[in-house]
Amino acid sequence: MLTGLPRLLWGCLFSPRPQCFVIPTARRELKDCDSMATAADGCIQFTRHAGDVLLNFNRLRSRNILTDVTIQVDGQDFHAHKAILVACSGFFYSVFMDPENANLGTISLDAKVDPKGFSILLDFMYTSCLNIKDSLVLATLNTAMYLQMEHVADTCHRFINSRHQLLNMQNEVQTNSLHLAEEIPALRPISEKEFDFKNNHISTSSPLQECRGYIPNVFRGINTSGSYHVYGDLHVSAGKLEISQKMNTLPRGGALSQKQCLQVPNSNIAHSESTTTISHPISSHPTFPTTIVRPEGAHGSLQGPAAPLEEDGIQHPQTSCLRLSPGFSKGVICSPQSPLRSDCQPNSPTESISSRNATLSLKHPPNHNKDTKSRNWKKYKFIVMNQIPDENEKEAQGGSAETPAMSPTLSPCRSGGGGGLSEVQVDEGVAKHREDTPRSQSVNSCSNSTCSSHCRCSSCVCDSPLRMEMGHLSPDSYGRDDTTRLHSEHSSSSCENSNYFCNSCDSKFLDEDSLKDHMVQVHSDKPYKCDCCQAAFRYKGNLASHKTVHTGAKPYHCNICGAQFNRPANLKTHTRIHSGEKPYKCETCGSRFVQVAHLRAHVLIHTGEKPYPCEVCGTHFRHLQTLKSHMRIHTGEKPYHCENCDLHFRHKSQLRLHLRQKHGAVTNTKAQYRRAPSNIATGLVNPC
DNA sequence: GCGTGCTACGATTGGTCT
DNA sequence: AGACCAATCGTAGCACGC
Repeated sequence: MLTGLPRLLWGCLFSPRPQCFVIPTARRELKDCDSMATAADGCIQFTRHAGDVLLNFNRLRSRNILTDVTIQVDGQDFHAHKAILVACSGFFYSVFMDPENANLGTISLDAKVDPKGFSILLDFMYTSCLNIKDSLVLATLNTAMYLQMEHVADTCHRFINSRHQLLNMQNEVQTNSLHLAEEIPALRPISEKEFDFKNNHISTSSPLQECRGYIPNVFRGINTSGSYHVYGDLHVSAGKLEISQKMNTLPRGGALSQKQCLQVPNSNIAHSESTTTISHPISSHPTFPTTIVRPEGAHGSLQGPAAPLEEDGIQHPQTSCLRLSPGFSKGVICSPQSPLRSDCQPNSPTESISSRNATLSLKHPPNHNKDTKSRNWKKYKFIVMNQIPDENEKEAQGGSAETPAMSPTLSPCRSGGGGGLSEVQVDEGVAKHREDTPRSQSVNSCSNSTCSSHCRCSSCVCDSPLRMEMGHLSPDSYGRDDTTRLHSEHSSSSCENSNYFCNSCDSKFLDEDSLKDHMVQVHSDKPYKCDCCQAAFRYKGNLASHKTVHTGAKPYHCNICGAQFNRPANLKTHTRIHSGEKPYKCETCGSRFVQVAHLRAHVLIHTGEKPYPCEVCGTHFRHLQTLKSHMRIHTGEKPYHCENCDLHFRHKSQLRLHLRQKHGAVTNTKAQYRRAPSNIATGLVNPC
């Protein structure tokens, strides 16, 4: 409750703007001049509340009010609110969430952290606007990596790619190249060899890819087998260091060598009397330490200049944006994934991959089955956590160049595709050049050396379905129909009915299916085929395992319940039912599970993710089975039939309930199943 | 070549909410 | 009653180490 002077001061300070709100029951959206509200059941939604809160925080910061921590960077003091830092940075999250550091008033970052880069990021935290400057973009990038703000790092990387591609394109058209190069000194030194034209990134040292090399794709909240997986290795190659030095835009040599980042001492926290040095989870190497100055008497330092702010020190965080330095026609562009998935919006602290990683690296030694499981988690994250990545996100992830290959306008070989250029508004002249460039020209300019399985037709180039057959693309990575259509159109016009070619033996085929059959039969990398079902396997052992399923042999028996299994691994999993062993623990709620897949499904509850959308009505579901069941609403299917009263039900649980309530049926329970699954499976009476 | 672990997926079940 | 949620269990493809 604010009364009197404090209330007046509050009003003077914040000048709250009128909010729009929504009354869900009325199902009517009210909007003011610049905001849009969406209805949310059960609440009145103030659409600008979040932005205004951040604005107010920024005003507080500009006046040094209620700031509770001072970050010292190369002699400069930056005052901030821990809550903001924690909410935006995995690094600060890891620091302040440690109870030992909760009361820290001053943190001194390593001297190699560029204060200008930090200032930019601090401003971003408070404004949602990232002020990228050519001369500071690498400093910003490295600082973002240091602070574990990978979304910002990605954005910086795209910015770099965009600028470099802009430069290249301008060189191609030989217009204004010198002028642009002068404006982009940071990019000029990159040679063409260093730049991957296919993916439009710096091939040898892409910051994004390097970042993704170290960014742990651990699914938060998961603790498998009681062990932690630490991926705190900053992976900035020596090549990038070299480039950075060439660019001369990393004045403090913030880039890290690959060797420096891999091994972290077991003891990541070393306490001294007055200072605590915490090995940064990313930059855990001697040259990039973080020194935390523990409070000595006074809590925090309030002297020193506040971080520079625009106009009254305030920049309203209403929209996530990039503020670009000269060289782009538009000073402010929307973040590539704005507004639905802004690059400038971090994960929540608890969701932050890097913060999670940071916490782990602070507390646990790093060597825990790192490679294998990290790959697995990455794979999982890609599949589950990014079920429907938007195009921008796909492109931003480097390998995305595969996807647009199926579209004439999105070919990775096109000039201007695949990288950041398509995501930002570039100079009109350059854009026009891109538009005017004939597709054939841009396609044929493909210099992708990895595209070895091109269709022999020169016009197909990267768009050949052969790429899929040879493993360049999986069928799931793009629309197969589009591919077929594209090639068919092309074939009719340019290939003189040449149909489909086998890149290995020059055989010709009339259609894609024939070619596929040929590839599987003749050139398959899975030479071991099942005699019964023609299933192909790469390894002979897997074929043998497969054959045990058509034989039906289940030689592995559970000693407790008699259940039979076809392989020992499955029996081992089964025995956990009896032993009660549940090695996979949810770190959020403590629930434990027998299989890690169960844990993954469970964790979705905490993340709120519902990766299975209904294509008909758009409803999202957390479990595939739920989606399938839901689809029956649209199909009208009611497959479960009560033979007693001729009623049909859409869900089996409904039928079971009906049978119990109306017909007195007794169904097996989980408890019974736990005692004797084999008996239930065979219909025998449970001896228990 | 074999054994093993990891993983995705399907099926099932009981429960809750509207 | 209908719809959905979450947990549980089994199956089998895949990849890798020995």
